[in-house]
Amino acid sequence: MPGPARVRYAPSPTGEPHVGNIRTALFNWLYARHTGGQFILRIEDTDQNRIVPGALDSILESLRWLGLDWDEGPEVGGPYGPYFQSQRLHIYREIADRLLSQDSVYSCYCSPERLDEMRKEQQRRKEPPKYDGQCRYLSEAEKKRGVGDGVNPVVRFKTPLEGHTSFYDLIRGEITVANSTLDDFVLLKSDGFPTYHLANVIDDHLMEITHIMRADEWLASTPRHMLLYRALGFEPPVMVHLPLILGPDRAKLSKRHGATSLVEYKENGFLPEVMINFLALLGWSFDEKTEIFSVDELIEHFALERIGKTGAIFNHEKLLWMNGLYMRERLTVHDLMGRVLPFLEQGLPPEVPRPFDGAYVEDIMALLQDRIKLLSEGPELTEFFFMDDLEYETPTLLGKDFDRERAEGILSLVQARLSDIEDFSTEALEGMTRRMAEELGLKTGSFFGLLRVAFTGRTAAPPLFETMEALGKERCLYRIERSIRKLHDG
RNA sequence: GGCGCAUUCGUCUAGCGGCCCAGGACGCCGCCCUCUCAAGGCGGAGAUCAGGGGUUCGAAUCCCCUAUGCGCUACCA
Repeated sequence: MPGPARVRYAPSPTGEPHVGNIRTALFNWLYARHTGGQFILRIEDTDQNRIVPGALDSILESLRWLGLDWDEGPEVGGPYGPYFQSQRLHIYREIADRLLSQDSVYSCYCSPERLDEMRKEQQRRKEPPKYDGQCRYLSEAEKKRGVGDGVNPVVRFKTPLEGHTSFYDLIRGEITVANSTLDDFVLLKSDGFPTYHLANVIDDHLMEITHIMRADEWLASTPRHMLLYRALGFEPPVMVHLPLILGPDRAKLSKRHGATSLVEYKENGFLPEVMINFLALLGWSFDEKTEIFSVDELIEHFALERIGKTGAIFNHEKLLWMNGLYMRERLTVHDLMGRVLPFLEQGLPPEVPRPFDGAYVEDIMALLQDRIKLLSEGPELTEFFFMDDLEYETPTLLGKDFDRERAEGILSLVQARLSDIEDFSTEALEGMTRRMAEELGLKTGSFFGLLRVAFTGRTAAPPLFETMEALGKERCLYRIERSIRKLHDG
């Protein structure tokens, strides 16, 4: 087993985290737990313009919902803090000064307008858009003038003009780019905040991160980071670039693709352990057949070597299947009830009295377990258990096999027999009704169908006798009485 | 445009030179079970392993080229 790793999840608080971000968090967390290392949460709030109020909360909430606990970071602190980059500005400033004194960087006074124009011109000429390095060669006098104009400069890195930069990525292997394809990227913005490149390299080093596990979209900027590590004299961590999660159009998954925020999955009634299981399988696999894993099993088996390299489309159908599977095979009836209850509170009509009868709800859950795929389906699937007066049309009750008179006669007989029996168990009920079917010369299909509508108001419901037992004698008699009246009164 | 990365059933994937005329899962279709709906069981269709060249006795697996897709190319991360 590999030694204890220090890994980090470093989101920026720009919105609700989507499944792609969270998959990255999950892989980092799994690796930390697998190796007995630390999982660090660092907030990359270096772009003042893009910070969204509440985003931090939804990040923390998402992680907590999944049970991805962090060893260092917001709320828990840690020996390498602060864990908000906006509180580490002095560190970046100091290191930038050091780079300045060793002539690795320079101040750039170019206006956004000039840069913009330059890029447009380059694009027009079909050239790669790159900073042209104008300020790299400023004389002392020109620098003074730049300062004198009151322009707040940015600090740019002096990318070597020649040579190549290589690094080894655990997933991709050796990667080499010519330095000439890189430009003098910005390290410190004019507002004094660092860019991702600077802050990341510094923090990962200072926080003693051993493995950088991040999405593949960062692969292209990694050579810049390697240049920085070298200039700073830092040893770079192990690089692990994770395959992207794609939308149905094979483009990088984004809000554009609809429900992608983890919070939405929670609200839609997915189980957190299902999200973990499913997300783990997006880009990672264990063997040729196993795909249902408990969190502990994932921690035990998770290995960097088994991370794939191709982007994966998020398959909602399979997620839904897995959610149903967990509910019927991995949850006890009692556990299921605990999960569904909040959705019932919220979704059942207001006329259903609260609080619900716990024993009754648990009986219902047993019948729901094989049928529910989303917790949010709870109210719709069980509503008829809670409503005294069912709403259904007479033709629904009659179906294809009965006319009013016949149905009324049958139901009256059932009513009479039902009020007589003591034992209201599934078995007794079934025995009784089957005997009746024979007695009346009815096919069980049509007879039970009639009763089903009378008791549930629906043509599709859980098994009839279990349903009757759960409802109990009193409710059943009330419902059958109503169905008879309905036929009688028209 | 430049640079980088990738390419196995519709989708997620297994496969790291012979066990593969390619295995599993979701979805789809059929049958069985059955009081409806589910669940479950069984079976089926579905991938000339992007295409073309090599290397090798032998390639999905190694090498080269092409095509396609994606990512990056900001004082965003």
